[in-house]
Amino acid sequence: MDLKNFLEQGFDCFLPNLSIDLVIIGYDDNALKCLLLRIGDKWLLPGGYIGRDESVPDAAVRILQHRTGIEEPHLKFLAVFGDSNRRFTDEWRAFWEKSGQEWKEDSWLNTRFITLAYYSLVDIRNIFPAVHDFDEDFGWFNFDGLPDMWMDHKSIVLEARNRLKKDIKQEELTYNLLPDQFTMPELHQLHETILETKLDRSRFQKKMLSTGMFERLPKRQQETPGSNPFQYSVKKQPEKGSNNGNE
Amino acid sequence: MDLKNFLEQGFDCFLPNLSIDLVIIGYDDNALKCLLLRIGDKWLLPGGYIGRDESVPDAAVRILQHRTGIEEPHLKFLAVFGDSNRRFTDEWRAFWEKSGQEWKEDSWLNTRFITLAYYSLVDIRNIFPAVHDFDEDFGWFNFDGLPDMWMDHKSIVLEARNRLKKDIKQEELTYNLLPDQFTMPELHQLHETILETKLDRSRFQKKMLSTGMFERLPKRQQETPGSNPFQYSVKKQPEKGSNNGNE
DNA sequence: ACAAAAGTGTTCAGCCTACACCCATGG
DNA sequence: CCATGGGTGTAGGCTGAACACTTTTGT
Repeated sequence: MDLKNFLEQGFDCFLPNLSIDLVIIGYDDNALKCLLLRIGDKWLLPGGYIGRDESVPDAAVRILQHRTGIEEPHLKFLAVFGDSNRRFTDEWRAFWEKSGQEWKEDSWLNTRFITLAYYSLVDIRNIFPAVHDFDEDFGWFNFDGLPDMWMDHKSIVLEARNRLKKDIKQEELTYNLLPDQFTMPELHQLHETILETKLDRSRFQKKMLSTGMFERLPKRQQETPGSNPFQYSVKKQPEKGSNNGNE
Repeated sequence: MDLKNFLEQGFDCFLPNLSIDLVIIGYDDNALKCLLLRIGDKWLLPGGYIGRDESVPDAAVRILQHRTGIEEPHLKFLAVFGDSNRRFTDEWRAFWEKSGQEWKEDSWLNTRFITLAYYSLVDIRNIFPAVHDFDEDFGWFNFDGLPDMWMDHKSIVLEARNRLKKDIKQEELTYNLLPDQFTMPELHQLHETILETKLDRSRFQKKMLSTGMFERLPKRQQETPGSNPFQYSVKKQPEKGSNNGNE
């Protein structure tokens, strides 16, 4: 969809005053990263709108797939952000004028938006974001090095960061951040990174293996000195009726 | 607001396609109860819409206070319900025709609605719902004896029931269901009801007291044989910055 | 041979569990 | 004085924490 169409027809296609924003989290170089887009000189979350005949989870999945291309996305509801004066007037006007298009103050874009925020854990090495639609750039950012962002988007990101720390203690979902095959030391390092704390190696390994969700594979060939670690993959378990993250 | 005004001016006052529904949960007679309203011959959740200049949490609190009158409401976000065909055409038409008003098929009410569901725990003995606006009746229902309800409202209620069971294991919030002063046996019974299981009396009491959140008060005067239980109240703790349940 | 990395075992403390016991009170 | 109900103590088992030990492999 080009800019002109988007501005003119968006109101007919999408539910008004509502948006979806995604906090897409990856893991690389021993750090958690968040995928952001740049429009103008500030950054924002990948997001979109809800088709008038589209369910909310469907819209979230569509937006995520559009950005990342992955087929079986992990997606979980994060929170509603609904401040009464939540609108992007300045940001949109600057962008529109810079792109040489006519900006209309009475556009559907220039209204208050309540956003439904989701977060998603992805294997950063297996997705290849690209510049789409309006965004001029994309990038993976460390959570402690976030750039200037639109409106409250930074607080959405930080909310997701906190949520991840909470969720990891109860649910097994961190493997979404790793490739299909990974080693226990890698999983261990990931948990330490998420929780921002040291975890006992021995206990961690026993705990993980005792869940029975991991399958041991042949050892990895590696070059570093020391023992070769086993590889593991997540056991395929019977579908438990995914709710597309609308939890 | 009377019916005519509501139908004619609702679109101007409220954000379109969005509603808020509240699962208001109380506890009485050793059972959890849910507050429902009747419109027509089916029941629905107390709910409302979001003012165009009102934040989402503010709207939720306003609706809750309007229904229950309590000043310091406990309120927690539950989930988004956003099916693509979620509209109340039949229910509204039936109600409008029955009430002798003209029903307009192109009304803002006759569109798809995404609802933001919250749940609230209340002291059932201290709130006095009344018939408001359109509802013809209200009632407290056991979760295993829910009546016929509008659309997906029953699934919202059941989602809240599950959520409560999950939350109670981590957070201390059940005292919202009890009067200001309560005994340990009462709190114990409440937890057994919520979790639908037996809990060891001794361990429960020690666990509760070890949290340090309860203050022991003089014993209650009672008529039944046996020892008089102590009364407890929740210690007033310094405000931790309430987020109005938008979590 | 040694250092580094991975995997496993051992011990101790703390918590959960189940039950037993004591105390208070009304009939 | 006994039945009933509330409050507390105690022995056993399980789990988590900290650390030690063994194995593997590159240098």
